[in-house]
Amino acid sequence: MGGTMDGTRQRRRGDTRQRIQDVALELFAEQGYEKTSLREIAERLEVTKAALYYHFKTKEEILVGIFEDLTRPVDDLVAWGREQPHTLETKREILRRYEAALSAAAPLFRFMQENQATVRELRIGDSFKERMLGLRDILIDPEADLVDQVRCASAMFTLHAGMFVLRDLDGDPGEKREAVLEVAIDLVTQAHRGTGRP
Amino acid sequence: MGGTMDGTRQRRRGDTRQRIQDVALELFAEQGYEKTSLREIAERLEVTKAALYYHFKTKEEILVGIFEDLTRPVDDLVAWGREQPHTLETKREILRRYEAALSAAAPLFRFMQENQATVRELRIGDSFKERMLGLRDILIDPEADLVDQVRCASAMFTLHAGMFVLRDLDGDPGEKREAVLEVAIDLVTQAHRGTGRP
Amino acid sequence: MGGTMDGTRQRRRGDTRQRIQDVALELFAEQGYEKTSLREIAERLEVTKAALYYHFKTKEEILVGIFEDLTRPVDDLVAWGREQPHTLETKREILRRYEAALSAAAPLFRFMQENQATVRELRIGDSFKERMLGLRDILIDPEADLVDQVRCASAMFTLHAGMFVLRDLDGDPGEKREAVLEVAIDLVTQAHRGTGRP
Amino acid sequence: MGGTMDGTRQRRRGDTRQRIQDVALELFAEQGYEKTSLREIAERLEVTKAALYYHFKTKEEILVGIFEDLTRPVDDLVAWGREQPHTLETKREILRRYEAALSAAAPLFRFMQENQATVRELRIGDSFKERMLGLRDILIDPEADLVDQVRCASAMFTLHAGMFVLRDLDGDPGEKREAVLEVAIDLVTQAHRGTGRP
DNA sequence: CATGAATGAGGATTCATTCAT
DNA sequence: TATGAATGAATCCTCATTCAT
Repeated sequence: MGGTMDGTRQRRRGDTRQRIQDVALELFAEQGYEKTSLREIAERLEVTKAALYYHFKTKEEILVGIFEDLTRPVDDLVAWGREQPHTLETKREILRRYEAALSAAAPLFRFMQENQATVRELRIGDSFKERMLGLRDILIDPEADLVDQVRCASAMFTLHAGMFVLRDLDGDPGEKREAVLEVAIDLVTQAHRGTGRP
Repeated sequence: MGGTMDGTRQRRRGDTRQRIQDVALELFAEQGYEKTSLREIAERLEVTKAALYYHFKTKEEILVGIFEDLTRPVDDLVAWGREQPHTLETKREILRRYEAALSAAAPLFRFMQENQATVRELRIGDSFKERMLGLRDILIDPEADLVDQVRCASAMFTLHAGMFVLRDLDGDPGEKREAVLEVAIDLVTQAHRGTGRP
Repeated sequence: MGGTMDGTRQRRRGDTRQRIQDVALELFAEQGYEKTSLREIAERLEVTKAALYYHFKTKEEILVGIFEDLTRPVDDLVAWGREQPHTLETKREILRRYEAALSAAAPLFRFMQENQATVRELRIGDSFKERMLGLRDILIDPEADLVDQVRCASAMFTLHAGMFVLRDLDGDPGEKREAVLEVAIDLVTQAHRGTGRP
Repeated sequence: MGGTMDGTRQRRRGDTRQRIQDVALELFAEQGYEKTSLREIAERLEVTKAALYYHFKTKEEILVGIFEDLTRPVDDLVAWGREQPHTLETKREILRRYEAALSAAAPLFRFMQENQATVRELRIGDSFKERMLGLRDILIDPEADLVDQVRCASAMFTLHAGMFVLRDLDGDPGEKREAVLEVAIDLVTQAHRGTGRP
């Protein structure tokens, strides 16, 4: 049952908590939150279900842990954004950084996107919505033309969906990312035309 | 326990199947597919779980039924689109009609969007993906610039997400729909600039 | 697995709910509430655990059901007592009837006595306490001498404990019941001496 | 996290065993034995569950420890009683001393009373029953009238139940204790009338 | 058309206990 | 003296599904 003296066991010491989160995220992203059972997670880690409970109080807490660890960059981004002037360049920079954050934690964000109904009921649902609204408030100017507001929202959707839906489009991943970002930036830029702002 | 002679019961005769689908969709959209139990559906209809099984072979079949009933328009749209020349005007028309189809069956599409992980594992997952790819093939020109391909994809995301995410933006629903459609059409139009096509 | 054509199975139809309560009470009284698992109850009935849940929403509800069925007489007794004048004869009659009620549902009351800590946390705890206080208010005169108040309380304890603790004293059960009742009545009678009341 | 140099931690050294027992008894009495988990005890003491196992071999042993420490007086009482002549005065003295013992270890006896079903299955169940029978043999004369035997038993019930049930009766605790004792002694005294004994 | 009764599989969670350090 | 990490067995409960009536 699992390596004995070859280091496998050794290295497992102390990092079990992390390993649980890794495996859990993998399975959550693959099959969805509800369809992933703690039994499955435990089996893949070659530990017992009870071991999971040593590290996390509930199934939900496992997800919360992952979420908190991985979304800090977005948190910081929102905080940073709030303090910047709402110029076009700020918005572009927001999109660039946001794209980077999404890419860095792609599995989590894929999970969030594909399990919205579930996430909404969970503790993280609110935190997440708040972040989204934070970004929205920075990107969208409430006094702009409605169509331009939609353009900015659309820039976000593009980033979100682009990450995952474009996987089955062929082409170099790096190039695709760049293309997605370009379209998003373009949308925000167009939204700024006509306003007399910088 | 349900009216007797006042018509409530009467009208219920024969349309139970439909009523099941209505309630099911309502709950699926509200709470997600997995978190909605047959018990819940049955209770809300004031029938027994067994009654559901008289009308549908499995829980999944309930969803399949809803899906088939409500996505025929999209099916037809794809079929129609395939026979049209891939001109810009065709694409615009596709977007217009697609937007209309989404609006007409908003709860279902909201459900599909928020339960992607679940839907993927279900029988309807494939049908749905096929339709999506059908639309994509019409909207996206594989020989176009990558950025322009993304623009077309983005037009679809905008339609999808715009439907639901914009609900908490204030403004007249009709106007919002129009704005969303305009942005989508705009994206497709931009994607056509530069190509020497009509 | 249980008789097939000999009537055992037949008779089981329809009375499963009652059979669950019977077996449950038996086990609750024997081993305590917490130490009795639903698995055990189900096994003894040769049904599945899930069958129990068809008839009762929770483990606690099984007990609630038993309790409600079996304590109605005490309920009625309290109601009756409240409308009587607080004379000595009323009190004697209360004790007589209470003793009868306890005997009629001996296993339940034994259970209640031996699982007070558990019962207190359960939904029935309050109902039960209320009944007890109801009886107390009838039996105990708050203006009487403290010692006489204790005498009346003691009459109740005697009835309660007498039922069960005296099981291992030898002698005819009927005679023992009578003796217990006599002591209880005696206590109440003594408590009345000295008061100028009837 | 627990004082460091202020004496709190200091004083804790060495008396952990006692502190475990104190907290355990508190919780056992409050919630019952089964519903009190070692986790809970450990948490309240700000130690780990494993620490409990350093001091006690099992959960049951914690209770055994408490029991042995606190019931020695009753033990002694029984031993003393056995060597006395079975006179009325002896019985009165037994009741007086027993009442004192119960009061001194009220939480434990409250626990025993409210968790009879549990205690019966535990190792201490037998020891306890033995003590009770010891007292009974001293108080009850097997050749006496059945009613008088019940009177003596009732004296014990009164002491037991009086301790706890009378808590919500108002009045000075000291006076209540005296009243309870008086009733108990009275019962035993009455049981002696008619016998030609001293 | 629909129900009442039941099942089998599986869910998350909790517990007392162990043991190397 | 204690802890950190883990286990195995059990818990209550829920679910989709079945079938005789």
